[in-house]
Amino acid sequence: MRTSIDPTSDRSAYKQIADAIRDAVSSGELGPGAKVPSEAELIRSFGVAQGTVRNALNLLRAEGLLRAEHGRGVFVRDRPPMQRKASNRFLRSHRDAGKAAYTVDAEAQGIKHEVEVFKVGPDVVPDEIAERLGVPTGSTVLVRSRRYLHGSVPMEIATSYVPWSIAEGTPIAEENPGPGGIYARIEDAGHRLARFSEDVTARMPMPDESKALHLPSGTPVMRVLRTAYDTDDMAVEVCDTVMTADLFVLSYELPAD
Amino acid sequence: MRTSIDPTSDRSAYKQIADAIRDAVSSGELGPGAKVPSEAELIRSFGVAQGTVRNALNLLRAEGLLRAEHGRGVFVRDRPPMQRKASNRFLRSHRDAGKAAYTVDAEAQGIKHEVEVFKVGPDVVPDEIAERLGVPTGSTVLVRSRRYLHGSVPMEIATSYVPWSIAEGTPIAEENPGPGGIYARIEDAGHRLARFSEDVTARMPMPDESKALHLPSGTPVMRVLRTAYDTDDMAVEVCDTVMTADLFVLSYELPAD
DNA sequence: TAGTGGTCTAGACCACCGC
DNA sequence: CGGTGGTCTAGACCACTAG
Repeated sequence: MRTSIDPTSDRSAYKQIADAIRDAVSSGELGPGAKVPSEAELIRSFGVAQGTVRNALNLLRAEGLLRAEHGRGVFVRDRPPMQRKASNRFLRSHRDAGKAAYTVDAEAQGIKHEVEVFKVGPDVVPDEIAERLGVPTGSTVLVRSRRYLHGSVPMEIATSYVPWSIAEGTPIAEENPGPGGIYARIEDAGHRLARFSEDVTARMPMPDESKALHLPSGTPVMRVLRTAYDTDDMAVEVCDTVMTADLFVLSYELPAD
Repeated sequence: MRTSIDPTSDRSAYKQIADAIRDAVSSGELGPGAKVPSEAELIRSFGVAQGTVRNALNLLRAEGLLRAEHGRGVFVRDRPPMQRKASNRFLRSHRDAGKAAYTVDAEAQGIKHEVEVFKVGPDVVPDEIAERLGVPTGSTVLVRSRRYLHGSVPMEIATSYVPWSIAEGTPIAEENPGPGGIYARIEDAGHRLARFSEDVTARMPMPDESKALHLPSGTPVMRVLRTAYDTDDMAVEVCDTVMTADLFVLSYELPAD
């Protein structure tokens, strides 16, 4: 790894240090999980103050390249194996087999998962959801909020909204809706599902999401806002999912005509 | 806006300052585009050193909440209107009408765009692409690399890979492939397109992407890796697209059975 | 030129980790 | 306990923007 700064360069010292570390990572000199030289070492080898070294390390952490562990050191992030979310995970055949959507993907990859329910019950619908659900703003919907974990690693937080007129008094409003998940129960309630629409965006996490997903800094989230429509083209559910971006790849199949 | 620090709190001073600013934004006290108090003002009102104020501002910039302009001030980021990418943008009917995929989405929203071609020509295939394209690693493919802009705002960079055996001597290898884009020319070459597969991921940008897309810090990118298959289920093209996350929403329609 | 953010230093103290 | 990262200060100088 380079250990000198070019004072004639118009690139600032901390960026030059960041470049040197970044190069060491991409050249393989520092592999995934490897320990980056300590601040003290970098101070010595580059001959700069602590603040300058910290600026460099902070930059690389914001890029998602490094991860710091207080008292242990700074390490090269190792990308975890990604979980695939296939676009066929809502097929009726899976529901008929008693599998909820998350289960379909997780099982396909031999991954065990746990679900942690935050809340299941009626509440006022958020404006953004009301619009998609086609219900009046301020009306009541069933809210199902939960978190999915893989072992102790939080993978995603998901909140479903179902019109109260559909959910009231059905297993949809129960904590455990039974085999096939709530989509199976929505069909039991007489709404045969016809199609789903997913809107995918990505952004940096809100502070609360950062906490709930145990996100290291420099990790964005993907957000999937899914609307389920029945055969009458009525929106029967909206699901708002926020997931750790570097744990998932969303996979979609598109027809050519 | 709060202007005091609770010294008894175990939350560090710079995080408390960041909280105060974040709260002022979410309460509407600081609207989109509003100027955040200058460093000097924050130093005075909170009674801390410059480094502490900078830590707070850097945190909020990494979150994508603020944007700094050297010599002018720090401002609340205003989210630009998003461009929608619909999953029907590859339909043959659009191609028959002479429209390339990017054009379909942009026109649907009344957006003018420019295309800047970086390179069109044969090159060695990257390993990751070779795998998807089903060609030997190290073999030659046609590489089409370009950038899409909306006015002076770079929206996405896209690189297409087509097996050289398909592209050689055809308009696919020309800078301007003609109406309907290269998909129309691939069909002209006898490969009728059957389906597309898109893998969506999100991450923080690489330094070169950051430059090419004029990304402010704290803005992630979405990456779409799309493979086009013909009716013989042969991969005929892979397109690697990296786009500014906060400029797009990817929209997909999924059937229920 | 005054005000702004950007960089850097030298030094201090704290909190966490592992031996 | 020594080594690590995390926070903070006080002060300096630079680079950019706008009047």
